[in-house]
Amino acid sequence: MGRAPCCEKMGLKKGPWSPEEDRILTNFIQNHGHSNWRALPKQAGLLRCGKSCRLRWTNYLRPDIKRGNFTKEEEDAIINLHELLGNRWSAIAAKLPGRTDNEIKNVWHTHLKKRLEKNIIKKTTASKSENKRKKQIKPSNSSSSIIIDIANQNQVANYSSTIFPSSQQSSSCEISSSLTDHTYMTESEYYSYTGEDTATAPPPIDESFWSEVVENSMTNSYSDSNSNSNIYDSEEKMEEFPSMSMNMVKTNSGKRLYGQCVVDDDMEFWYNVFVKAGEISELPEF
DNA sequence: AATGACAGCAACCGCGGGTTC
DNA sequence: TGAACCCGCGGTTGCTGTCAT
Repeated sequence: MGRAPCCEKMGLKKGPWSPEEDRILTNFIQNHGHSNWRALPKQAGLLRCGKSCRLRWTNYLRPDIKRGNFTKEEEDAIINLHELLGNRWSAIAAKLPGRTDNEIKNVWHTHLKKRLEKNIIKKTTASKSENKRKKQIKPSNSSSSIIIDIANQNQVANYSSTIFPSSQQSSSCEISSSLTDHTYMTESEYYSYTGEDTATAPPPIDESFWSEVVENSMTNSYSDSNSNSNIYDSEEKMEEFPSMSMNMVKTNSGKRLYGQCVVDDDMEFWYNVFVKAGEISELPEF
């Protein structure tokens, strides 16, 4: 079926709105509402198409629109929501009172995307240099796949959602910043480090143990919003950042852990994250 | 002072989903 | 049932202001 043009091309004004047009549109909507955008410009006496009127109203003239620069909190929220929702600007805008989808989209493209890209480059560089350092201390004959976080084994309990971080937290997508804070050792290196003899020391811990610990910690600690851990959402990104994949563990339930990153295969996981975080009372449908 | 590059933002465009008839 | 219509969304464009040369 052919689509009717959104407006008659002839005789309708385009481009920036004049103050007089703004005044007419505002007055009309305040007096009559906007039940029918298509008919509105004709009724209001505007030489604009309905679409243009709707856009002008929703993005600029609406009285509840918040003007001015975005706060740090708002920017963080956008980043985190974008991580979850992708380019669903209207859904993101719905979580930020007074901000429009168009405004958020613009801010994303002009500020936040660049900021994240910078952070990614910074963190990738940091990870690479750290990996280089680790390679130098790692025995060449080590073949164990066990990864032990000796810097802070309790740290695994601090996995948390970055979706709604505290206002002090820097922007997300700081790819596994914890990589620089932890030393991962092989089984033999661990015994060497602790001074324990492999003969007297407790038997090596099964790989699944760590997976389960981390997995349980994940499900128990999403409400903790002070961690710098990160959640990555695709294996392509892991290919993009190979330094992260060295710490990958696949859990029994199919969750993939990258250092302190966790990736899940289904949306139920994300739903649980937000429900447990208690930050979103309702989620948009996917 | 002139001008080119770049950033920011308002507005446009096309598409798809939902509703009505 | 499907055509016609309307609305909202997301990608893109282009104008304007600012900064660097």
